[in-house]
Amino acid sequence: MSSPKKPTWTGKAKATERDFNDLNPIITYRHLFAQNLGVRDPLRVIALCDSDAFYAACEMVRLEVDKETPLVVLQWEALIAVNYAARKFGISRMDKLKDALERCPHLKVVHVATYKEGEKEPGYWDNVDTNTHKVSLDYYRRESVKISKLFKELLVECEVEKASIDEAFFDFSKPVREILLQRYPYLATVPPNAPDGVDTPLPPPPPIHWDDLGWVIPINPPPPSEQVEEENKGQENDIDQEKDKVQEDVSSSWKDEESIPTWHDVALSIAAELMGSARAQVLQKLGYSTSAGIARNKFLAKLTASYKKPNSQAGSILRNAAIPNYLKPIAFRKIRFLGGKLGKAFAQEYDASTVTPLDDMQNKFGEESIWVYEVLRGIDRAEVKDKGSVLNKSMLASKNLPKPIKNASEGHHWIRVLAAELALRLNDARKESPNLWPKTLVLHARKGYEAGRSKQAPFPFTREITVDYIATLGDKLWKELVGNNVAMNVSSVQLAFTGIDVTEVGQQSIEGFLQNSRVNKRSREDGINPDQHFQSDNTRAPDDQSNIRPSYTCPRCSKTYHLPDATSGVDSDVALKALRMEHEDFHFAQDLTRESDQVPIVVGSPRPLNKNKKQRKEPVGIEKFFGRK
DNA sequence: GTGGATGAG
DNA sequence: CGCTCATCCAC
Repeated sequence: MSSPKKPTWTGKAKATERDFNDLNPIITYRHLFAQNLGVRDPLRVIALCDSDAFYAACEMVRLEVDKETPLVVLQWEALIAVNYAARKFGISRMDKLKDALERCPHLKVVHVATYKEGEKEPGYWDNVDTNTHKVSLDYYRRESVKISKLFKELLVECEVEKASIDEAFFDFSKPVREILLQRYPYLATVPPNAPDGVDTPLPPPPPIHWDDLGWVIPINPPPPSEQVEEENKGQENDIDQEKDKVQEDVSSSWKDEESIPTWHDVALSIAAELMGSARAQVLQKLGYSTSAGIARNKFLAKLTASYKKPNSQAGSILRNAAIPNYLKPIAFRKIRFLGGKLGKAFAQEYDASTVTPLDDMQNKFGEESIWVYEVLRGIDRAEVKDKGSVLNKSMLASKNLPKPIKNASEGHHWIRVLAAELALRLNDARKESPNLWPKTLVLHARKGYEAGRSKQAPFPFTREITVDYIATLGDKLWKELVGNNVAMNVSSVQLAFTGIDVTEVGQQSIEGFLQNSRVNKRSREDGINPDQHFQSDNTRAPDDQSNIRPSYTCPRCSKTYHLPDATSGVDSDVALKALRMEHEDFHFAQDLTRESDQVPIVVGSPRPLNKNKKQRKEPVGIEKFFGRK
């Protein structure tokens, strides 16, 4: 890799497209002033920030234990999270609880929250039983939301992409540019003597004070280190930390000579400041320590973040100049998306031949090779995109049954449990985006050791999503999938929403859901009455065949409603239920407007069954479905 | 729409 | 390593 070139006005080079791929691009005034260069921005700065041992950290916050207390999170018999205090005892996620306790007798052991019979909310119980309980990760999701909200508040100028429950990408390019221009005002105008005008390279950057900004990955790593990291797979221990200390000492002796700063380095350092102070606030306000990696793109930011953990003081920073040597010893499997089969295949191919032209790779691996080819050279064009309110396109609740189901009622039972969880979670998500709508409901079931099978059905929109509503549809799917076989032997059940998206208000009704519905002969302009999505009998033409179609008669207004004719592929019971719920919504809205015209119709607010009686609160959560076996 | 494959943690 | 969760794609 070429050594860093010092940008200078006297240089003959004029920046071209080609330079965008370079690790040491010539950065011109045009680059600096540009607003929408996106992934081609030579000043692009991306950070990945993730929480250290997130589930364990959540439990530490919840239980108010100090960070020195070794703690593990348990899911049945398996460790799913180990905090750093516990890792010092050599405990890892792979261990059995028994082994962990042998290594650390005073280990704090916390089982994840579970749904339990007779309780409406998930909770932390003394004795959990996989035969009767179901794991709930809700608390972690909520904490995760808290954290990402705070980050977004603190870093309003950034693009933020929540990548998983415990990590997010940040694109610092915009705020960094602004600070760059504030701090170095002379950059704001192209000097009159600049040879190529706005295409003139920027003047040499000032020296950078990296102190306290983070761990700056060395350009030339000390000879005998680094590869060691491969062998002890992610197992941080005292030896590792010693190793790091040594590295730090060694690096300081030659760091200065090696580092000829670039404006991108300045950009990195500014991002490190911003990221660092945001992380400090998250730690202070919410109690979560995080690790960050800062680099020129997502892939490298991710890789950099995992370089050195935990990382409470500062993040890790990967300068462009350090990329080649940093990448060299990194195992394929550590790269995102290459942790599995694909990575293995590539690794084999690379071992076989030292020279691997892109053409060859493409012959063997197709499209994917371009991404891999570039990524191995430190290039990643993936953008940081704000997924907004629709973080997930699907939502799944599942349960593995240690003792397989033998009769239909047990299946019914678990479906209602899973439905309850989905209802809770979707209604929760709707607090953020009221118009969230899962297009389909999918039921998976596995019999014995066979491969799992699934059935799915369209999921009609309702303003209020109830357990009953989901479970009714789930039961239908169960019948299709499992039937009533005596020896059903179902060992795993999963219920999922898929195709979750926000919908237009006009598309929300059951009417919008039903295809080819002819029932609405009148135009929609005839009023905003939400009760007119279906005609009742007294408005129906005499020649119709509504009497043979499924119908529903409202006990309050005595009107009878029918499903439209062409409801192919739609389960009539479910459609009818949707129809009924929507009609009830109508009454609910009427009641509200009658009581006060100030009260808005709030999604998820309880619907009084009878406004004159004392409100009988409908059981929330899964309470009513447990203990009804 | 169904079912399988893949991957993260 | 067992479990939970998520996405993508061939058919």
